[in-house]
Amino acid sequence: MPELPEVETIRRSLLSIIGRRIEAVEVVEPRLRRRVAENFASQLVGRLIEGIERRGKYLLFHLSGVLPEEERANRRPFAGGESLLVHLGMSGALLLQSAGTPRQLHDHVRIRLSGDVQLMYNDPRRFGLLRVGHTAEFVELGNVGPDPLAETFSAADLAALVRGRKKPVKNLLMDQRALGGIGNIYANEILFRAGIRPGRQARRLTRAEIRRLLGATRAVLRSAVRHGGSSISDYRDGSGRRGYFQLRLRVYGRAGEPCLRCRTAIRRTVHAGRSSFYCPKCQR
DNA sequence: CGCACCCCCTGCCGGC
DNA sequence: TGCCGGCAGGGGGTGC
Repeated sequence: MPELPEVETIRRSLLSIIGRRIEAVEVVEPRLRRRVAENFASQLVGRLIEGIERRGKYLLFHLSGVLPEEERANRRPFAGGESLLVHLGMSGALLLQSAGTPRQLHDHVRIRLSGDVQLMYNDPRRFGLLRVGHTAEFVELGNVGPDPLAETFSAADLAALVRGRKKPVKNLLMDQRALGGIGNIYANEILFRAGIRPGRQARRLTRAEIRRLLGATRAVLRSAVRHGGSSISDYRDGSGRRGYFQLRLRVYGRAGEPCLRCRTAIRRTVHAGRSSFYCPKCQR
């Protein structure tokens, strides 16, 4: 479910919990993609949430240290600190609720916060991940490449990623080590907007196509964030709100339907085991 | 390196 | 109505 725009929307919807203290943690179902650690709750209780950061499809909830007040005042937040790392997998949701909201099906972890609210982790398929540790030491984050929305990410950077890569450009877009945050929906939409077929060898892209690809990546992701992400089936942000970008999808899930630009039937193929959708006329 | 293929898990949809 | 196969936004592992 959640790609960069959805994760970013969730991050923004949870900013009100910054400054709150973690009062209690209840792990109902520890069997996620990785089993939730035995000491998960004890690592969290008593600490403050100092900030929420997104890296690719991961969320980091930066935690205050468990230090005496005067030492804490001298420490820069985020610098070498610890955090709660969350990945939502295919079906995960983080819901901000009033404290004591009754548990629903697939509510696996409840984090009760000061101010009578709670953060509920719900995940039907249980492909998500929750762990606490030193921010700099999460192995998962070592696989997350640069954020395509970062101002510092340039056409030259994209050209460097493309260089020498024989794999289809769609696989490159979805490779989290190359770029952080793009999944199957947005890879398809970006390539449609750029007019490039998903199966094109990355190294065969011309300079003009690379510029178009970067422009399309930014435009599609920004627009999706602006519309609160895509609610294909059950995605919700932290307040339970749906996104609306699914109404603006041009090719994803539209196999056999007419291209919105030229009416040619949209084709479906498979790259790296995931469905690709493209217009054979508009994309070359 | 690239990729085909498997796994993890539940839900939903279409066909029969 | 019910059962079954296929598919789904994720990542990770293996073997070629």
